[in-house]
Amino acid sequence: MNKTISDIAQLAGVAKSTVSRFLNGGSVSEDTRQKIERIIKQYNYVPNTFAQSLKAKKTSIIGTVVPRLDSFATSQTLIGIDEELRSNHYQMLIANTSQDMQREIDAIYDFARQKVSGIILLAAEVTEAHLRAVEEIGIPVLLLGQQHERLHSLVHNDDQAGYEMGRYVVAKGHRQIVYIGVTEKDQAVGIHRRQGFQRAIAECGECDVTYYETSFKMSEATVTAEAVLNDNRPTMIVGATDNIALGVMKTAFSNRIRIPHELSVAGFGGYDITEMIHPALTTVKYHYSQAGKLAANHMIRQIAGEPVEKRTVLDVELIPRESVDNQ
Amino acid sequence: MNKTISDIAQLAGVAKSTVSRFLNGGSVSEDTRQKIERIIKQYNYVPNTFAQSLKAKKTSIIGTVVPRLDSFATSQTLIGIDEELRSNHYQMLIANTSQDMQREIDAIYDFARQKVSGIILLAAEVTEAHLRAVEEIGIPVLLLGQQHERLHSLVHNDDQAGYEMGRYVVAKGHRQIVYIGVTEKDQAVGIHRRQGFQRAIAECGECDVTYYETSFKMSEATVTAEAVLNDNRPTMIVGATDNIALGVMKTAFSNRIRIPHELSVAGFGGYDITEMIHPALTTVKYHYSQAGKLAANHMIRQIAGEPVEKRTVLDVELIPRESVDNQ
DNA sequence: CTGAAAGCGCTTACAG
DNA sequence: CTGAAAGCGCTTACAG
Repeated sequence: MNKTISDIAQLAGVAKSTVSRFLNGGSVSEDTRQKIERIIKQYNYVPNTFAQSLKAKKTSIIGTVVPRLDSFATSQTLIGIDEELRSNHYQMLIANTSQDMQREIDAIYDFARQKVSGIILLAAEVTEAHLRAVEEIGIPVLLLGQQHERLHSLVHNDDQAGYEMGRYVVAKGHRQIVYIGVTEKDQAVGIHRRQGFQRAIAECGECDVTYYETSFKMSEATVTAEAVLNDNRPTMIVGATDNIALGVMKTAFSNRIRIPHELSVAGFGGYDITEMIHPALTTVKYHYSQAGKLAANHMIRQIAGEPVEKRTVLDVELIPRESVDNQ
Repeated sequence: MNKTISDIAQLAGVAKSTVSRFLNGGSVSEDTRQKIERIIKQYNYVPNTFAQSLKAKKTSIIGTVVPRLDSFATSQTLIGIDEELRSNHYQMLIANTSQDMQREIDAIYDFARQKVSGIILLAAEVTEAHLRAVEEIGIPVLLLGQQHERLHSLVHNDDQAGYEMGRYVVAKGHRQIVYIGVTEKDQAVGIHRRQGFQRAIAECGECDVTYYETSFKMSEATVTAEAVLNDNRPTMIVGATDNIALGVMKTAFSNRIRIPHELSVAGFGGYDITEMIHPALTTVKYHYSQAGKLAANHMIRQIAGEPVEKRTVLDVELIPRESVDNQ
């Protein structure tokens, strides 16, 4: 049913190598061009991808490894990657690892075996196993959201994010502050974001911050927040992500603590939902979809053999809203 | 660098057809099995997917067409599909169409060209062009979230969802009601969900409902809600999705209308966020990830030639929370 | 500009 | 149980 290049060649009365040349933009005479074009149109011929890949030993596919699918950050990033890839005739293949690091490693090898042209890796943590995989496969890999000296990477300016938030909180007059962070294994969020914040606090002099650690889940954040409010009576709680901040708000509500009058709350991310809720959440906006686009763009350029910055940093943007009050 | 089946055959001292047979579970003598196994282990041999697919003319890939990536429903559904597929050694390929119908059609043909074994289609609207594409490609297609007599489908019980919500609203004493729905082109949400609701209202006798239409975007829902509150002073607004309900809440907050005391609000979907906000949103929970799993399961069975129900309906579940008050 | 031939890495009858 | 051969649908030097 599906025509092959031989069929087309025969129908057009030329050799299949000629058809192939035509297909790949090689030079053919005006005359044969027309003949071939007509037949291809007529039979709606499309080349078999496998046969092409088998010869070429590569594909127009970029693999993307994501830790989870149900997160605002991931969705937006994927949308950006997909758009940029699509407009450059690349395809995006997604491997979801459900936060399972072994699956992350497996995904890298799987992609290699499928001969993807490049891999964009959204990993929370970069281990030796990751590095080894990347080296073994010999395919361009771009780390997105984290950085590592041995890898090409594109990151959001987490230090700036933390710092701006810190400055803002201090300027609003808060002195008793709680910062609910995440594991240091996630360097971007767990370390850089927090360190930026700490730097601003250090400049304050009279500010007092207590640090807690929780996971990325809203539900766990509510539990941590409960503990915080038992220990402590801060005027301000900063969550290392919007989800954490949302969890804090939830806990405040259930304890009848009014936001922002009795407690100010802020987060990081700039998720859409943060401006829909009441009070609207003060946050630092990350440009996820732009990051995705840029990542795809770098990857394409790298594949084409063009020089690409080893490390790119994207600016972030503080968005003051209703959830932080003057103190 | 990468070994081929010929290399392995040579190293093991057998013919490549023997290696192939071994690889595909054909019978080989204990002796050769050991030899081959050793070499494969030693060189970490993995068969080339393209060569396999070129011969087999098919793959272990299921294509999934989604209208958007940044929606709770889509994410959860994809997670379900992915899990089920993975545990059956299938891979999921995602095509995001950004709500562009032409891209939906294109995606179907693209998938066919890549010889996916099946396609799971999450479309809001099924047109003649969709049906034609499905017939032309001759690959199993499963419609998820919508139904159509000419296609295999798996749907949530939208009628039940609407009906239960209607009953609940009536039972809570509401008589002046606004229902903000979506286009009828989306039969599941635009028609069935609303009709279930209408049925419950009709049983009420003394209830008055005004219908409005908006899009799936939260931001547009806020605008529609603004219009609603200008026209009308309902005691209850039901949004056809949680996002719409969230938009309504946003508008109520900005107009200093207290929920639920002055206005009750409810939605459909059961998004995670609905229980984090304050007041927590009354909604009907849809089992998206289970739907994804089931869809993948049906697809796999259909590919295996097993008989599969033409149409499957998943139950939904009303979750009363704080956003609806007695009237 | 054009065509015959070899080859990409696998699988599948077919003999033995 | 095992192997030689043909073929899947393309591309790529190489001649002409």
